[in-house]
Amino acid sequence: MGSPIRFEFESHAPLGRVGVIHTPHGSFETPAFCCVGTKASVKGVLPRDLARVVGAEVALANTYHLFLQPGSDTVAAAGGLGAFMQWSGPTVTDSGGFQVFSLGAGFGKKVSKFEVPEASSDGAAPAVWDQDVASQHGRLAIVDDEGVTFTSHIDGSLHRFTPERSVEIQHQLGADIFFAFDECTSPEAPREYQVEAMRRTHRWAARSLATHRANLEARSTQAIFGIVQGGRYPELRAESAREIGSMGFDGFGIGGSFSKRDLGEALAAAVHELPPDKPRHLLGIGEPEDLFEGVAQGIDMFDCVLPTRLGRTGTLYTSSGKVDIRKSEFASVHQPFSTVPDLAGFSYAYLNHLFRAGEMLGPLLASMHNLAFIVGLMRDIRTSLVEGEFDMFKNKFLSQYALKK
RNA sequence: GCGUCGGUGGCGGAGUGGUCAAUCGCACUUGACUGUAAAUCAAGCGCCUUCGGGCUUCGUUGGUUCGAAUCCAACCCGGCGCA
Repeated sequence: MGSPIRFEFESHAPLGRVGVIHTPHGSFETPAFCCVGTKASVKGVLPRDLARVVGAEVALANTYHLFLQPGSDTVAAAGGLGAFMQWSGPTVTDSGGFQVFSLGAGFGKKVSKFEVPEASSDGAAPAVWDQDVASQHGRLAIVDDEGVTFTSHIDGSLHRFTPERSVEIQHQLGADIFFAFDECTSPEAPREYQVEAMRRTHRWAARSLATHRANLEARSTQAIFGIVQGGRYPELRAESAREIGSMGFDGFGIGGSFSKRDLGEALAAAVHELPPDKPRHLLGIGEPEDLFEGVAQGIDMFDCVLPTRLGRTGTLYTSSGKVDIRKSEFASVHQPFSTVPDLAGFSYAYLNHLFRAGEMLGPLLASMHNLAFIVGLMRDIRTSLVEGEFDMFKNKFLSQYALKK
């Protein structure tokens, strides 16, 4: 059976691969950065600016969020995600598996996808992962083998996702690429729970795939990616990749939590077991350093909320690191804050003013700049791969980027 | 001039005998953010600190009281009303 997307390799260097992915809504070059538009909106950025100013080629939205609001029926009636949000390029939807984590075990806590380097030694309560304990903390999602029961964070209404339901909803959303329903675990969860969640994710992957295969129409226009889990343990990552990799998915997502220090190791273990001819998407990553690491390990696609979230809250990516544009030191800097052609006329002083004055243009310009920075970095990384100068470019970029870190 | 109301930390504004270095908001400072519960959140914001606490503050001065930002008196300043 053919896949509705086609992955064409341009080169397959030892340190990273270069290609093009063709979808029913156009093509995009890999390695690629997918701009996140969770609720069918890349926060603060018009689709035409996303394409023209940012240079983005792919947008990613979320099943859980669109299911709750406005509802997948509405999106389907509009002609699918792309038509609804006026994005004519390729689209991707995440399955809602991440929300199982963020609204479940991670609810009300500060746990992220990454393990905290060293546990806080100030006697703070350990992050809660256990379901019973967590249920006392107001979490909104409970996992069982069949699926996930959750209450809407919007109105408290009760809902249930199963792999079958998630796929059906994603068929309605109609993205070119969508993900199987998985369970994203907290980095705080012990190994035994990582194993349990990983095996459950495998069972859910098989059910997601079966549901998708049963829908002939969707099969012809949408590609389904299976998700590899396994936390920060290389041996679990390998086991998960072997399992998921053998099921016949069109591509793969690598999800879950990592240890910042061992990201590369966990990725290597997973990638080694995945079919080399299919695309790999590293879910929810990342920072510039992480993009280099991911590419070096053979990742083809990334997505991350940071460019827009950081931009919206006043932090800018620059070639010498991240800077907080709200700081008073920028109030008198009348130099371009961005090298992006369409933004180069705006100064640091102006952006500083916009943020301090609470003008909405500030977050919008900063979001656009950050997306352009990351998408541009991705493009530069791709070029360096093509020219065989990845390591040189990486070292050059990171040595300068670390200056303000 | 008489009457009246009022003067609190950068600003606004609570408090009207002890639990007040003084609620809260704004401003300011710092920090966080990785498949977006987020145009959000956290911490700090008189001075000093060996983090136990210590010291000086609520227009000014004096007084009452064990104890005053809170009560009294005088004075200074401001709003309003009447002359």
